[in-house]
Amino acid sequence: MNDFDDDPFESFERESLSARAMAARPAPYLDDLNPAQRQAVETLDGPVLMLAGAGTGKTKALTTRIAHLMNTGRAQPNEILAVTFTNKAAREMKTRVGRHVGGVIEGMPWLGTFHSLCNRLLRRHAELVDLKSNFTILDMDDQLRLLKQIVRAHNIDEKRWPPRMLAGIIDTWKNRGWTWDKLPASEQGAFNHRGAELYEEYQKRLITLNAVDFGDLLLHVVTIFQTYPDVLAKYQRWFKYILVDEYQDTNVAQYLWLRLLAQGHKNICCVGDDDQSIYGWRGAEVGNILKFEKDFPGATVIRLEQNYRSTEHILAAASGVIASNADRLGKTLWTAAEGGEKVRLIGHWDGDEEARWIGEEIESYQRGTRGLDPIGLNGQAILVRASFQMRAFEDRFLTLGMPYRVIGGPRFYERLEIRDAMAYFRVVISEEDDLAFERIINTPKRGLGDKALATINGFARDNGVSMMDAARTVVADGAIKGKGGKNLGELIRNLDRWRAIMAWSDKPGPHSDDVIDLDEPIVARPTGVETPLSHIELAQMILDESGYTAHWQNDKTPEAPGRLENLKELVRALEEFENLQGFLEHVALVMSNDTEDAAEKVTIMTLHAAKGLEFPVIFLPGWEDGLFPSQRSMDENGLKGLEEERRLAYVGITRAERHCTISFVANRMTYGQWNSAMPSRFIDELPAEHVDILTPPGLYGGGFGAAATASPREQAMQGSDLMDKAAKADVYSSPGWARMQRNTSRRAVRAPAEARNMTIDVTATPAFELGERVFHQKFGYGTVETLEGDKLTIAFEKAGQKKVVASYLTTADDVPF
DNA sequence: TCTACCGGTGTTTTT
DNA sequence: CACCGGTAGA
Repeated sequence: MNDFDDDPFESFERESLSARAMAARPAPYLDDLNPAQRQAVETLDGPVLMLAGAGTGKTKALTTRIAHLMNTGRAQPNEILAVTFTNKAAREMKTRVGRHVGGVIEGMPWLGTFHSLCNRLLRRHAELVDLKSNFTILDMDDQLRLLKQIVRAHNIDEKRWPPRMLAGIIDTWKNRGWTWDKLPASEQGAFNHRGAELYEEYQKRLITLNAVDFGDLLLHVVTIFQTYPDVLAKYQRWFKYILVDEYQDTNVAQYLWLRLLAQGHKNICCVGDDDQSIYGWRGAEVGNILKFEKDFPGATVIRLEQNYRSTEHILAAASGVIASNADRLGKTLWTAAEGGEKVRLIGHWDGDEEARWIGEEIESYQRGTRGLDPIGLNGQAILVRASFQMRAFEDRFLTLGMPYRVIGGPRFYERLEIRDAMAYFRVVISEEDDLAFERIINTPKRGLGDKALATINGFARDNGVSMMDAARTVVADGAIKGKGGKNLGELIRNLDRWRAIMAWSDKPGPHSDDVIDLDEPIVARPTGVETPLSHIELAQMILDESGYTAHWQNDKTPEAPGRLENLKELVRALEEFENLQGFLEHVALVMSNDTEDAAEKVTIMTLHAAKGLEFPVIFLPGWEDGLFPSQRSMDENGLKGLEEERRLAYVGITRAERHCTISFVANRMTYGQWNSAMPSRFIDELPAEHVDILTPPGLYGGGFGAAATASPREQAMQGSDLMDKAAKADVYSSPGWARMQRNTSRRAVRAPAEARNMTIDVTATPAFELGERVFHQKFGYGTVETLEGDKLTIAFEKAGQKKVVASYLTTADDVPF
């Protein structure tokens, strides 16, 4: 079939000499480890489950283990399969292994994400699932476009049954390892009973397009392993040791993949933390880690419990929160570090004030006030639940002139112009890529509209050829007349020419590989080119001659210059790759967002993106019920969803080394509307003895959420029983605490006239009445419609019906002006 | 064929 | 509020 099958171990035999030489080396790195870590490194044979809490030196154990495998001569770098969840983690692991081994060994070819590893495997065995090795990886945009076409073709009402939903369903199926022909009967009802049928059609369409989506990368490889035992057996032998990072985040398909590969020797080491499983919505199965010992009998379970990252207060606060979760494997994290600052908690009036306050805090950490060492902006991060929260911070920081970086925002390659440019590359690489062809056929405008497209599509479908092929014929037949026809003819000639130039110039072929080279066909020199073009020159040629560059040059909109700049950036980015194909793969598989720049900047990112990172200073804004925990998560997944949110809170707090500040807001703008919010229920779960409640400063005599001065009750509360509701309510003055009274009291709490500026005495104020006319700072006048504890539904005269917390209401005649 | 408006819609999280 | 898709008119 290919040289891999003939002699898969050639490179291994050659290198094992050096390995034997290295086996004699001492292992000083072992002395740096604590006993648990050391056990994790030295237990090389058989299944191992490393339960590694946050900040317990998991990566250190993992990388040392890899180094140890090599150093003891157990395996060559290319015989170790190491899977990470993100590209960033893969990169870091490579670097750190290299540090241990001292650069003697070249990079590990089989260290990467599930998706990048499967990509390589699938390129090699593509033909086994009826693909060609230069298949395209569709991103979500393409995927959706394709599904939309299919849904439309079936005359399904897109409003009732959005393609987006189908995409989600298919994704779930793939995560569970279900190919269309093995879809369980229980799923037949999905998507109005059409799901299964559409899934099949979608997959068949992908094959004809010579394309895969993200889920396919894994699923196809699993299928290959299951269908071709000989192929599987070779990889089982090839990969002597398997390591898996973030095992709690694996889905069923990934689990199957791993189990198939590990079945031979069972040398599999999985590292994870059930408390940090935050990707359930994406198909991750915490169950995988929970049943590891059952899947791999005789497994050694090692717990890393000493935390080296955070102060005791931060650790205790995080532990307090996560303790509310059931179904944990259970770890007891501890730290040798004593003292430090408590977790700080503060409430604000609205998101803008929250952003303003955090901005000031960041500056003060930067300066080193409060007797603290200065902490630079690189050491500070803001972790949000949802990306729309970032905006308030960006706005604020822009006015402050404070440098910041956003991780996980819109990605470079998702931009319109980048996707257009890449679509050109895709068509040049693969004529079958109808999706890309469709995208570029009238970009820039060539006078080809729906009618022309329908003609081409019709011909393609009738004759079973690609759209490009169809277009070629249709133009030759003169079926598309006028300017459009002429332009289309030119486009096709260009595409063919570029493709010929690439075939001739691109000696390394479509995909280079560390282990196996693909045979390359010999190509004749196309006319009109004297010397081979680099892929960079070719890309430039494509963009220029297609008229795409000119298109933006002629564009008068303010974005145009930026887009041209991005195109230049795109061409520049090509330099790091051998060819266009390699570049496209990179773009599809790699978060291109993690630009490493050294400048001092505050980091703004989502909690999800923050997993695995650490900062001296962490801000956790937006702890409001409905936002965090997210309403949707709770609605869709009930208690499971809530627990995942709680783990997210745990992940957030445990990112902090020295300072952690949690905040919430009384009013948040959502959907362009102000809504009053209640503090997150997770705030109730913070152990009071590890929390400092802050009073917002400012001209208003202290804002929402705190007593201006420490009252006796506040002080009493500091050391008091957490369940002392009245005391808590007094100190926090917050609806969140008051919420707990909901079940005990049917009376709503009445707030003082200036809710924003005053401390509320929960116990002393009488309730509102149904039908009472009230005033709200933000929403204006309204009438009480329902009462539920401290929560009231108010029909506002201007703002409409809203649920509001009593503390923000006054009787209409109390209005302070 | 294209562009300009309108109305409905939706917001976690991402390899 | 912001984006999208659909529609009407040039």
